[in-house]
Amino acid sequence: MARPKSDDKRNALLLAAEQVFAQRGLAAAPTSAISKQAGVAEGTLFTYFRTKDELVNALYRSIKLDLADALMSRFPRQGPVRDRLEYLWNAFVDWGVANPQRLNVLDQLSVADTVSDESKAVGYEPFAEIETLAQTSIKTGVLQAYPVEFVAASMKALAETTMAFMTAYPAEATRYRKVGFEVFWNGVTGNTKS
Amino acid sequence: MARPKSDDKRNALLLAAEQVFAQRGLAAAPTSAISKQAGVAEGTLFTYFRTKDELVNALYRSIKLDLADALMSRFPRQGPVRDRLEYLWNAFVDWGVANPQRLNVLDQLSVADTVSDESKAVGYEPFAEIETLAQTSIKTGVLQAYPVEFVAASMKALAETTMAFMTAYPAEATRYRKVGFEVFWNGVTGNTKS
Amino acid sequence: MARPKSDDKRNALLLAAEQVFAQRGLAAAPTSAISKQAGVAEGTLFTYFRTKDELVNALYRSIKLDLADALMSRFPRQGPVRDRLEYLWNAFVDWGVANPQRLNVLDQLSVADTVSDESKAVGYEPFAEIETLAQTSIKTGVLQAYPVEFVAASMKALAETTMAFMTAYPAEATRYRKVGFEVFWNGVTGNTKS
Amino acid sequence: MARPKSDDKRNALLLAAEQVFAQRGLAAAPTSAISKQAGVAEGTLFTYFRTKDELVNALYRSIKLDLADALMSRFPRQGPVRDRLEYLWNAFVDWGVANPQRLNVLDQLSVADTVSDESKAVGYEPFAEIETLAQTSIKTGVLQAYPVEFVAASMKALAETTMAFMTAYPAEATRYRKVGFEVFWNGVTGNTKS
DNA sequence: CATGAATGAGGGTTCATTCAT
DNA sequence: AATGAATGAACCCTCATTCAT
Repeated sequence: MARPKSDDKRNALLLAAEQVFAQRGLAAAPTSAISKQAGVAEGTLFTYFRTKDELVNALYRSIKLDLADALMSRFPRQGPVRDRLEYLWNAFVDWGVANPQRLNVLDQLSVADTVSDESKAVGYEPFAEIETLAQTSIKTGVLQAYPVEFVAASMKALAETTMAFMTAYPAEATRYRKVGFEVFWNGVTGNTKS
Repeated sequence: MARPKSDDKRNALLLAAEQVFAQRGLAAAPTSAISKQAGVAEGTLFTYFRTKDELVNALYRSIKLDLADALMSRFPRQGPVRDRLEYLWNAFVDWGVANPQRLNVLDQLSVADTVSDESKAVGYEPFAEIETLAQTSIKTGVLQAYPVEFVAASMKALAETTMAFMTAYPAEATRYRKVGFEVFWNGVTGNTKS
Repeated sequence: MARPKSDDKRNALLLAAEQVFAQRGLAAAPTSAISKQAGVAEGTLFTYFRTKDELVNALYRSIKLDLADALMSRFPRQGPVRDRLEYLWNAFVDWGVANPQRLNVLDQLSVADTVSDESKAVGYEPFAEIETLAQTSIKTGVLQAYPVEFVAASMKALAETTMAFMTAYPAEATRYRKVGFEVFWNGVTGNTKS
Repeated sequence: MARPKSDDKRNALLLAAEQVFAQRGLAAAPTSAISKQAGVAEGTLFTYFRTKDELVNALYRSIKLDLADALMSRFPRQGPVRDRLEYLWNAFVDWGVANPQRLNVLDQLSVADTVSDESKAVGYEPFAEIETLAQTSIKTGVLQAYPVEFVAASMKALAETTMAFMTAYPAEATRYRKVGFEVFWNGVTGNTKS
């Protein structure tokens, strides 16, 4: 069987990797520190992930999946585009604020060259539906005729900026969440109404 | 005096570091590869930079200075806010597209924990004027009453997104540059005119 | 458990260190030479001793323990003071002559600043009984009323001098052993009888 | 000309080496630290001493010469053996207490394998006269019929022990100096009179 | 499957020595 | 002669990975 015996251990290792990467930085994180944090022997890590790279890639996918779940599991399939986009925005931003460590690691991994293109593709997959939504919305004329990918990327970029501010100034978190979305919405609709 | 320390060699090392970091990632870049790329002996690197960390910080500052020069040296001190911001936008984005390697490394360094807070402060300094501009603009009501830092961060985030698209689709670079700025401008002004 | 840490290997490393230190001097002894001499990989040394310093200290303690054993394991708890001191003298001197390398390294380590005060304290412990003996002997008036520590130090100094001569002139070893003790005994008792 | 320009610099380097060796230990003393302490450039050291080893050997000889001067310059060529030996004893011991750093370095050098046999021979030369004295004394029956070298070595060993105690307990220095000599004299004469 | 000792290729850095200035 | 930058071989130690237990 391909799946090793204990999913618990695999998850423990992924979680440990996340913690260690967040604490010490992706670069300076030895596998020994990860296995220790996970409470398993050094060698055990390599029965769950053949190499450190594989672990890193698995973690990337896992975080992306988790984020996708946060965004999509309760995503409203009906209603005005603005509301649905704002739902996405809030879900994204709330996830990031609730999991600052995970967000931090995701940022590190997004720049790291150890994450393969394949992993990036796989990690993107669940977000395809969002793109579809945006595409539809544009076709109905609600959004400006900007390239869809560009709108999505802008949303992501602004959302991550927003998260950084929410984390830095927790007292103003709610305000930043709203303001951030306004900037995005105004930007891509060219509409003054908020 | 004996052989004086040569600026050429120092710059060669900084450039080499940039190249090696871009190629292999900040983490996996041995100093030996850097000195080799710079055409000096391994030990020579350490007469110019006491440690690898010091080299990394010097490179960060150097890139920031270069960027500041690109943005600020011809920056118009007069004229409509929109024009001046668009000037900044174009300068930034053009710099990034012209120096993708340098931008890439700057992104890596901005997340790296080896870059000290002091370096970040020093690197930020030349950009203070931009903040002043934004601040003034907000007071005069041209921009929405968003926190200045947030506007700056949003601009940066959207600009980097824009650069990625310009690099990916060079044929449409000019259009993306314009579109990106529109999104930013609409976003922070809430204005529909482009 | 996995492969347990082997005492054999630990001892092999200590012995190898002793040999390499004796041959090349404490200063110029690379850990690589030690592990090679011990027949293990370079990294293995560091699973038994976290640092080179730790190895040096362990070796110091080990030699001291060995010496203490040589002196004390058959030490006569009864009998005339002179006989008991002579026993100590002979045991010390015989040990040194039998283990010239070990003695040499001990001398090097005794001056080295890498040997911690703690190690020196631990290494001294087993010799405390000797001090007690001397103390008692002095109280009974057999030895002159010199400070105990001073008597002990003098004995050690003369013994090491003696060893050097025994090693240098093996044919006269027995005679030097006797003469050395006489000098010491006469010195601290001020007595002409031998 | 063989002799370099400045004897001052040569001496400064020797003194600097002594200080640095005393402070950091012979092993961990880079030539750069020595030249810095001497106030000359790194390369200058090598115009006065071709290699570090040569400097070490020169320092050894220099210290030995200094010590010999302290012992022999006012050494009484006449008088009872005991007085003359006591003069030597006091001169040696006073020198050591007055120059603890120099003594310390001498001890380090005496064990170091970088000091050549030739240097040791040269360093011993000025002390030959002492040997002659001892030799004569033995022939006249004042000293026991021990090998001369052995007596000399014993004297040295006891004197160094004494110095250690004088340095450790300065308040009792005078007493230790006297006691130490007694032990030595009694030892080698077998005489109870002090 | 789990364990952790064993491995050895690198990594950053030091340093004696050389040599251009 | 004096300087100190340049050199590159070592050095100590880390760490991903293997493998005996």
